[in-house]
Amino acid sequence: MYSIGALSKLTQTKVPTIRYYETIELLSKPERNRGGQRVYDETGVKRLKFIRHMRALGFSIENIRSVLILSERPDMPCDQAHEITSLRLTQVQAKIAALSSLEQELIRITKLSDSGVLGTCRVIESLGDHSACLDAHSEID
Amino acid sequence: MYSIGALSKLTQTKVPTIRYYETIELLSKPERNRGGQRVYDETGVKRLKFIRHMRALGFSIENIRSVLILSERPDMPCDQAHEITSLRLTQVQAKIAALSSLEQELIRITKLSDSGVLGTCRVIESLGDHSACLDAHSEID
DNA sequence: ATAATTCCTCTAGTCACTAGAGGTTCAAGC
DNA sequence: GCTTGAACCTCTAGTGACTAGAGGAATTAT
Repeated sequence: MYSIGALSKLTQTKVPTIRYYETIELLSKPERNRGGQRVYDETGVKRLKFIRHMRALGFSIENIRSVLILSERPDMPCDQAHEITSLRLTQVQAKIAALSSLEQELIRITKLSDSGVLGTCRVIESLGDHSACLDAHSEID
Repeated sequence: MYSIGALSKLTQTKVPTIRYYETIELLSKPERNRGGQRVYDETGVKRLKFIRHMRALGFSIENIRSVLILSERPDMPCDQAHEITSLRLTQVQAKIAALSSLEQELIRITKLSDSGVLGTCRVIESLGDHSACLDAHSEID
């Protein structure tokens, strides 16, 4: 049996986040002790670890909700879980590509002042000049 | 002279976003016509393009605000702009690294069902099992 | 018994927008 | 000049995934 603080430490999740997951019904309401404080068991720990791992993989809360519902069904329809996962993989790969092009441009921009050009600030100039980009990086982060 | 809609098209920025930038004072208040509608000139276009490019590079509004203030000073302190830029580069590179490790794990997980294991769903199992990860990917997106 | 820590609920704030309601102004065609 | 429809206006509230703070009750340690 764990208090919310103990669960927090076990799962590296901040206490308010655990309560937040409860309000959005991602975690079910735990038992309470006589004083009204939350008490968790192993099932709760497991479920929160699951959620946190999926969040660390960048899945949205709604994705996690879907997978949790799937995982509770006795027949476990793996196809759908696989679909969600490979969709996420595609997203991640797209993001890596976007960030890499962004990285290239930032390298180009930072080099402007490394080369020690005196006088006018080429960094600021370059930050405003999208036409100098090789790529149409539009995605943010 | 441009209406807000014309500016929107020129800069690929949604109209409410332009008005939002005005309320947070990232854009200065433009002139108005007799009817009270916003009218922009070339300076406004240039400034918004600057902002959008920096946003596309993933800089925060506060970063952009700093750089805009720097760029308006006659002496243009390039050092600070360079610092902001290389800090961002470091962030981007860290994010690429995190996403790459994440990509590896997602590939591993999706392969579980590609290999056609029957019965229990290994995808769901694996999504919940952080201990199977080679890396401590904690960053999200 | 007292003090420190942890817990409780509730509300509001974060970031960078985005959406909608309800109304006004403008440009084009007749 | 009149009508229609698009584009404009302000204002408020919603998004996602938390995070922070107020004000108070319960638990744990000394």
